[in-house]
Amino acid sequence: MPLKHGLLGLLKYKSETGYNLDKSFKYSLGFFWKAQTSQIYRELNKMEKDGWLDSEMIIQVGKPNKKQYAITDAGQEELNRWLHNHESMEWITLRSEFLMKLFLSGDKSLEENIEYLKQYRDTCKVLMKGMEQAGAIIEEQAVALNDKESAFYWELTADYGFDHYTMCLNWATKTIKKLEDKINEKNN
Amino acid sequence: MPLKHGLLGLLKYKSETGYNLDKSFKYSLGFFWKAQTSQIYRELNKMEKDGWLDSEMIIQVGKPNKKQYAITDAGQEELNRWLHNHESMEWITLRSEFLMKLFLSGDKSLEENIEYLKQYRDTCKVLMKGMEQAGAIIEEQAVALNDKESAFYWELTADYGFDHYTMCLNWATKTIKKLEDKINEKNN
DNA sequence: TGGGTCATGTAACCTGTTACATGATTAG
DNA sequence: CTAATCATGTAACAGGTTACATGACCCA
Repeated sequence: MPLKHGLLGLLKYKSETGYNLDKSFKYSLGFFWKAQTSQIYRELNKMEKDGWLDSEMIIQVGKPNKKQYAITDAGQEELNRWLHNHESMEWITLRSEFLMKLFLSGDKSLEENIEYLKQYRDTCKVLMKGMEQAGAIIEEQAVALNDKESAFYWELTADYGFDHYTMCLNWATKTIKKLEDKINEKNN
Repeated sequence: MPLKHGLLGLLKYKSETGYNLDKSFKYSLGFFWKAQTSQIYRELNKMEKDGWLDSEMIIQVGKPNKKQYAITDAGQEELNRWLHNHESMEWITLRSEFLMKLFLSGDKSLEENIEYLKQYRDTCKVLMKGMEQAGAIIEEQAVALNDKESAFYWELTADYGFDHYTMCLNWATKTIKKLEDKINEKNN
């Protein structure tokens, strides 16, 4: 259950409200694990019931009250257990509706498939550019939280993201060429 | 709901039983979408209720009876709708427990993280080798089903798989070097 | 006066995972 | 005799998605 452990990981740095956790999550772990706001609230609830978190109500004036979560000893233990024990399935990451559709696209026209791949390629380009800028954001955070050691690992994951989208872009480019060649063959 | 559409896609080639669909799925679409056997049976049930499939009981002697599914016109329509309409989220494929763990590994020793990355690297190597052989299997299937046009797209997805695992392998190799350099720096 | 931010969620539904159950046939 | 293959699932639970609800404050 990686979402829970991701939240534990964030709470280890600093106690936080669900609202803020949701935002931090989206700008950090969210790059390789998506979660809805409502799901985060639900998981926090469950984790408190299971004794991984404590919460404290903070009364505010002029603003809605907020509920701040802190990690407990049991939560720390659980986080460490997860960090140090690896299960066989966590490596396998390929899960793609895009590839599934392409696999089943033999009946579509070459032109339509080229269009599809071009959309994919453009999306990859945007995501790759985003990853290029991740380095600067990580630097900022490293200074703000004064944790250079962690930031080193954040950068490694950002590198992965960059390499990933670069690979996708290259694959898409060469694949589009293959389809275009097929059209040319037909016309000659 | 890509699993349903994947099953529709397989049933378009040939009517099949849940048992056989489960096996075909695991050797084709399963490379980029995992599904449990029990889930496949459940989805087939739902799809029949929704009118996307018809089923026929085939009585056998000496073997359990089997239930053969065939795609209906409504199912065909739904498959085409899915194939031709693209939604923004289907591109974003990155979802990785491995990266999440690495992101949160700042408190672990360099040695332990190197060990973790080496395990990852070795897994990637195995999966990459598997993708190299996919070409031959696809060729076989293309002949068996006499559908060269579809096989072309199957190969494109296998190429993606190969490129993906190659990229992961390269990233892991360079990342392990980075960590090893860090250890050497400390010792000097 | 309308939209954004702050801050919380609930309810319903869909999808994915795990564990279990049955029972015959066939190959080693 | 044992394990694999054939062939079907159910039940319970966990995790993910979508839609909806509330209400004040601040800025343009």
